[in-house]
Amino acid sequence: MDVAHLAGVSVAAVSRAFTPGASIAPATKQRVMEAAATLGYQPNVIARSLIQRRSNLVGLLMSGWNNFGYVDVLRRLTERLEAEGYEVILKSVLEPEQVSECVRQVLRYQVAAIAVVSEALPAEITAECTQRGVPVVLVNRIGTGSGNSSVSLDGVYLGHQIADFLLAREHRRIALLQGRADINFLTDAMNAISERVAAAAGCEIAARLDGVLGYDAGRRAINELFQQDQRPDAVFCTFDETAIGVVDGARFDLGVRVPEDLAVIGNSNRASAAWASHELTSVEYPRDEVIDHCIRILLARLDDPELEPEVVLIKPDLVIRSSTRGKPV
Amino acid sequence: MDVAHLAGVSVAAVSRAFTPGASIAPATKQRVMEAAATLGYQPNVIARSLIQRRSNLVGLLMSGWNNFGYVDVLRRLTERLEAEGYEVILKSVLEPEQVSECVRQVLRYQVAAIAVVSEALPAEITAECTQRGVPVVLVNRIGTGSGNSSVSLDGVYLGHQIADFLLAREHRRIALLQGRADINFLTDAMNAISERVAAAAGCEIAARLDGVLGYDAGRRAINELFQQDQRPDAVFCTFDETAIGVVDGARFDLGVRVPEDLAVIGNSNRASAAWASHELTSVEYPRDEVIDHCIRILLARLDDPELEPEVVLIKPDLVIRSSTRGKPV
DNA sequence: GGCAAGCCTGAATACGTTTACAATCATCCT
DNA sequence: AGGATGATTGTAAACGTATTCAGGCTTGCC
Repeated sequence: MDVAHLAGVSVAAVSRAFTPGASIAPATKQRVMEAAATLGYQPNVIARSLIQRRSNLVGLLMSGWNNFGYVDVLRRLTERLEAEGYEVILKSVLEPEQVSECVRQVLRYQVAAIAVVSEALPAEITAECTQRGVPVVLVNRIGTGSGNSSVSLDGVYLGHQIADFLLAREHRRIALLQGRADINFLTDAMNAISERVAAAAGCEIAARLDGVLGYDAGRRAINELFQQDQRPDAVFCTFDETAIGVVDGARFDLGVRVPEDLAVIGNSNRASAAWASHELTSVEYPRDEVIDHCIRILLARLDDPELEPEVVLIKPDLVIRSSTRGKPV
Repeated sequence: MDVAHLAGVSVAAVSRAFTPGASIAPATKQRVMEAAATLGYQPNVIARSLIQRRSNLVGLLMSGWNNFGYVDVLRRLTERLEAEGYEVILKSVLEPEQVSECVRQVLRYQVAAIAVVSEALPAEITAECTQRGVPVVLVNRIGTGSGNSSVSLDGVYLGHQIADFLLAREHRRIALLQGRADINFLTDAMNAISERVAAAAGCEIAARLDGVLGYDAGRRAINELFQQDQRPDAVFCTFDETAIGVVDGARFDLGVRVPEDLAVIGNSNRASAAWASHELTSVEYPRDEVIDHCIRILLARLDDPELEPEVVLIKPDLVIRSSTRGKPV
């Protein structure tokens, strides 16, 4: 190598100069560093990974980009991993069927670990990762029974929180607008709400729709519900944008007052939920906590590959604002 | 290698089996593939990169994550690069001073190209990339004179559009709220507005503030402007969130009507700008066009490293909604 | 049958590191 | 002085793949 030649040392010395804690004389190290600087040399991490049979890369598979404020999750996850000395290989998962192919792709880069946001993993892929000793963590998917670690929210708890909140305020006809059916903790939440509402005297689920995702969809949905005389007096949406669409639909299209005539609850507490124009009651999405668990789970398994999968369920809080009535009646 | 042994062939044959277009008999290829499948073998891209002296990785450096709807830029850029056979190595640039270090980090991975979103590059780093033949493209920074290709918006054009729009509607006291001073095309836009407004009889810039970024900041800013009797009759904000904060501040805190008493214009036309609650006039951020240019510039230079840097300036359109008065008077 | 022309294949080398091992050297102690 | 100790250093062998080269095989043609 040129640097070794210019510094008048062996390649091994160059390697040691760039390896923290290696046995090298300060003077030699400096000579190497100067030679490297004049030649614009950067160590080839690729070659290092090859011989160490493991890279400092972590595969990050993203799906459902626009949900839950995943930008922040992506950003923080990246920053935390960088702080731990890893680099992120980012992949966008377009279709659920592609997730296996994506995992295989990043495995080819000898990634040290894999994080999957908003997708589940087929069993055979989980097996391949396990066999190679590559730890995997799923975010916003529950890994129970799949052999994967996961960090998600407690859907049943969430459902009970919402049902109790609405029932305590004497709402009797509750509509549920779900965005994506494949986010299992949200389905859990929907079911939990349904059960508890059905058990309350005089209360019912006015409607339960799937595939209602985004502002326009929410606005359209509330219009349709009111046209069909299935008028609910409360709506829970699995995404804030949908909920805001519902509020605007009620106010601007139907002349229905929020929260007097219709209570609206969103989910994930995006920044826009706090805006004065909507003051949307929502469910806090504990991004920091989710990320902390992710990092902890991955690092622990990089340290000890034999650890069992860990399933974390976080209990989220309701953030109460004025799109719902103030006090329990 | 195990796979070669199981298939009863040489390692070279395995390599050829996984190299599209290589000279290998169909039967042999199939035997190799079957052996690979049973062993769960994936080719080691790291080793391939080593020998080919170039990886299929592209460094993607992100800054200002929450501005301009960069999520979509990040996502689409990733997807386009994947479609071209590249993988993305993502880095978060926390401070402008870190950008050099980030570039060096990704260079160690022998990246084929680098895209930098929302940061400029110091000259010496540009030189290092050029020397290595690694093409670079800056997004939302103008590369003129720096030796970098770049894709950005035409700030002067943008400024003139806005100034002309407001002046034609007889606004006379215009306030400018800038988020980050380091986005050079926005500074260009601000200057262009100032010039043109100053040149118009009876018109003036009522205020020009920097560091006003986000909903809360916008809401606070409009309150302060009105308290200090620097009342503007029109505000241009460099970010939609800020503009929405201004609208809400005007309506809910000051009782000022939008657009009758105060016209508000945002920038980058996020989804929330279209919501019925605000109907914010904004500047379209041409994401697809920006990304198309990025990809085109990088691919062209991967093909021919000798190409000169190219500076693209896109002229953005105004999206007119009801946070500004309808017709020119 | 003999020959040329292709197609496949394996052996060997290279890619830029890390690391075990051995060798060198200075230092210090007895 | 002589040996032991420890710090530094170089040598050489890996890591898993791509690729050149030469040789073996098949095929088709005269």
